[in-house]
Amino acid sequence: MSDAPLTDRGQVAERAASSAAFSPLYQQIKGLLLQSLDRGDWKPGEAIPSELELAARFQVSQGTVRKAIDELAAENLLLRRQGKGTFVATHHEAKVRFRFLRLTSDDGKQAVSGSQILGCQRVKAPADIAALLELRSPDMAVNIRRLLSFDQVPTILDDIWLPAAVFRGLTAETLASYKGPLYAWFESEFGVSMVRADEKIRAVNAGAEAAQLLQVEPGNALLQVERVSYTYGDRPMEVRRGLYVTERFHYRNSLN
Amino acid sequence: MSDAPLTDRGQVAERAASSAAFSPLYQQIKGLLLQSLDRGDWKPGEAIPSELELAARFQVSQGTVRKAIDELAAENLLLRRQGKGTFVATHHEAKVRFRFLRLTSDDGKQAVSGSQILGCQRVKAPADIAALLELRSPDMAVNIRRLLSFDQVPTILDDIWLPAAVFRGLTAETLASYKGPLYAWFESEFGVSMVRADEKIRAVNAGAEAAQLLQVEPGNALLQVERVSYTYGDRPMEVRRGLYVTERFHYRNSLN
DNA sequence: CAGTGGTCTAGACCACGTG
DNA sequence: ACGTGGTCTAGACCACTGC
Repeated sequence: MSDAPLTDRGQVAERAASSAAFSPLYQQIKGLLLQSLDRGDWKPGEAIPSELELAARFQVSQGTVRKAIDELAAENLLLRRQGKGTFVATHHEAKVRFRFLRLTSDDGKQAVSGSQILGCQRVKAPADIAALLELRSPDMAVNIRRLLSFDQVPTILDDIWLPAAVFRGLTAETLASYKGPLYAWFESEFGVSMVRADEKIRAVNAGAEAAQLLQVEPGNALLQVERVSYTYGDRPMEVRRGLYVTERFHYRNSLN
Repeated sequence: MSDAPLTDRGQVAERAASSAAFSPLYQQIKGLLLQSLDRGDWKPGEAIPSELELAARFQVSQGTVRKAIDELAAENLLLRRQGKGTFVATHHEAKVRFRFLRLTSDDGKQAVSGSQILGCQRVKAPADIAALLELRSPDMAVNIRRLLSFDQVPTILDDIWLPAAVFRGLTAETLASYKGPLYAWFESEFGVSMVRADEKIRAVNAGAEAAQLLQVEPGNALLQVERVSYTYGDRPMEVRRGLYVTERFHYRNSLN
């Protein structure tokens, strides 16, 4: 079977080694690559095997592998670099950060100047959080509250929920000792790669506590962003509720 | 030159008929297709010539045309339909609307129930609007104000600015007589296809006038969305400032 | 049935990065 | 010089649409 002439192979399916569904060959290859990414065969930042090697491994042409990789690159799971290879996307890069941090200074230039941890504890997941994280009701969750400042000005108040079963060893101490983007930390410390997120945005009036922490008047309009982040395979791994001060900052978006 | 054997053609450039820069052949083809779209050679909703015909016309292989079309389809300028052909994207479709209307009911189901025109006049473009529309300061602009309702509830207050030179014949009357999405009307009536938009989002407290029109308390938090929409060639064609009531609706976004 | 886009292959050559 | 991804071609066949 696997030695049949290539030109009149007739049906496409069942060439690739393992499982995978029907559909185009390159989709099956894409599925296999996704499995490898999910399993951690190749770590974030590392190069995956070359197109020719993958083609040999899967017994398909380079063009077919190429199309599979093209799609994964378009989804920002892989990163192609001509002459060097194809790499697993990582949050340990400036570029990637701005895909997930959409709040921008009105005058263009800024950077996070500080992150203050307000709290970090393991609690039984509330019903709404459990539903979003696809947990069973009695499961535990890690709840982090923090305050981000831009140019020393408190700007983002985050309330973050994570499945405790996955984020073992996450404590206030280990968290406080880490500097840099949370998602980069999740990646290297817990093997969780955030790949995609959905956000729901509203405007709300600041309550007493938020107003105090963000140093605005109670009742001031704040941007509320509820985010659910997903790893490979669309598995939700984080729920984040943020309150943004949008006096000198705005949430930028592009509609294509 | 144009009859040289294809296999050792050596350099890529200068094969396609007219101008276009260097770079890959398929990028040049893409440029030519964009010109045709911009010129209106093919109208929104119409089919463009088949891949084979375009390949013959440009003296390249079908694969090269294919790659050019792939990119245009990825940018939502073209729409491929297997077995039928490739079509110019149009706002006269349900799908496309939701690319630009990101406000969604919390319970998923809703539709615009009404659009009330509050004003429509030609005025000298204010400096900030002129800058965004890339007009010279003395140029005229059309200013439309309208109120959109969802399920009979006033929800969006829009302040829209258009370059008057392009939107000739746009009056309160012609505007009022049209039902349906504005962008669909712009397309068929003024030959302006909106292809892309950038948005800046903030939370603001409702002023007296907005509060009255949107039937909320003054000071209530509203979502403010400032949008600049572009046609082919990244030419800005609309500035829109919207105030959204986000009590039972939210702005949805996906981060990839 | 003919025509369209969709998939797959094989092979040549280019452009880039590194040793 | 070599290996990587990037471009281009040519040709076969599949899948869908509509006459």
